[in-house]
Amino acid sequence: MSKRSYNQACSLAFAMDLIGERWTWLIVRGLLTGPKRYGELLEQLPGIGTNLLSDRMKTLVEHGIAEKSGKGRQSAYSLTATGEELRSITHQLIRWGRHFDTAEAGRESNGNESLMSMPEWDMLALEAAFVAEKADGVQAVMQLTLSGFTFHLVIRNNSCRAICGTAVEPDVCVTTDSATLIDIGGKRTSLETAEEKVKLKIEGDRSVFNQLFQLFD
Amino acid sequence: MSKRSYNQACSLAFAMDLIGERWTWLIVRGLLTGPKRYGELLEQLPGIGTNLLSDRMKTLVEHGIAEKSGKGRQSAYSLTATGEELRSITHQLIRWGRHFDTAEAGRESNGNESLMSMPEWDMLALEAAFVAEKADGVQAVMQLTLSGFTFHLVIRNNSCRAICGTAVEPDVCVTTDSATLIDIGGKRTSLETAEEKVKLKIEGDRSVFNQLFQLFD
DNA sequence: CTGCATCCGCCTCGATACTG
DNA sequence: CAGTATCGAGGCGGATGCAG
Repeated sequence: MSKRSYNQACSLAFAMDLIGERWTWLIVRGLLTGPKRYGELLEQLPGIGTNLLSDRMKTLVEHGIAEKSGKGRQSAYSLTATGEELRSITHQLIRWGRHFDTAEAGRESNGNESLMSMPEWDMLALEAAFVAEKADGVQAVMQLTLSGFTFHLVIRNNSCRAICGTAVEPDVCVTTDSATLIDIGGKRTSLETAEEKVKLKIEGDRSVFNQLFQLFD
Repeated sequence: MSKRSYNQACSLAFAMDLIGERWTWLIVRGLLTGPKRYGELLEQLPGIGTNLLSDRMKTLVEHGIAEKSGKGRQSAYSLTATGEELRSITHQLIRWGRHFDTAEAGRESNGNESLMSMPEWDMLALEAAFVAEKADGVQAVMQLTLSGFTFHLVIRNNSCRAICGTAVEPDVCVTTDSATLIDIGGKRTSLETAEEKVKLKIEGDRSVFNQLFQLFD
């Protein structure tokens, strides 16, 4: 009954009252890659209770962070303008979180761990890794297929936006998997090595790819 | 024994595993205004259990976000470089949280609520409200005293940093209280009205104050 | 079949008491 | 002052049930 609140006259406390609860920011992560149905959100949140997701969605809608599009069977949740404002903050938090993924990857290689992984999370990781300052005048569309999941990056006006599904006219298409992408991003594998091992395939304008590749870190 | 983790190969999940737990980001908020002793942190976190603060500090230290300076009686916690990286993110989150403080203020005016308030939180709120783009060439120090608590803002190089204690050579000194400051920031009270009601006092270079006042929103 | 509501065991949290 | 120990209450996680 009683929502647990910090009860502090502080904007940070207000923010944490809403998105600081367990799972909530990861729900927002799901919505940042496009509108999602209830069940689709569940898939991205292994371990969450169905009642908890329901509760969280209620408070997100109630506070104008998310909204329901359809009414009946085809209903889906999407972010409001206020919710969308969390995108850049989330990008920075993802960049900050990278301080720790090497440690976690180490834990993983210790063999005691099987972290779940989803291509949609890489969409946001790529948005976060995009360095806007390097992209002056660059305008291109790159389509990615990770472990069978396809999306594309739209790069223009010094911004990068990842969108689910295939692109209409991609300049270049890349096929690989999450692990390889992360290894390349973490400089543990070179692009060339990945291609040799047939872990990564590039189709389309290769020069565009090389240019775009430089825009991420 | 078992830390509750999302167990996801996602940098956002890594971040939330660390600072997404209850109270943790507010602990960081405390450290963002300077090193703090254990008891000082407790004061800023009404309702937290002492064991919980202890646990949180352990994980923050363990993951290189905070560190202990002294050993015995005079020990204090401060942020590491990794922890300090949360400053700008926290600023943005504070700005985002302002979407909701009007609603909460409304709840407050409904009379059913007494939100706790601390001047140190206003320090960060001011840092967050600072608009770097407006501050080209501005270099000044403004000392604030809110309800008896004194700190000062150092503005230079398009940045604003709030520091506890009195300033050495402040250009202007302001004396007021949190509520008045927030009302002025929220445009509910004008500067002139506040001065007339003797809720706010300005000493020193008034033109500097007027200039600096424009840098915040 | 999707979108939840209900129920229950468990673990975290919050408060108090206690120790170096 | 800086934590540790303990314990009741409640949010969380998982399974199940039900309605549109």
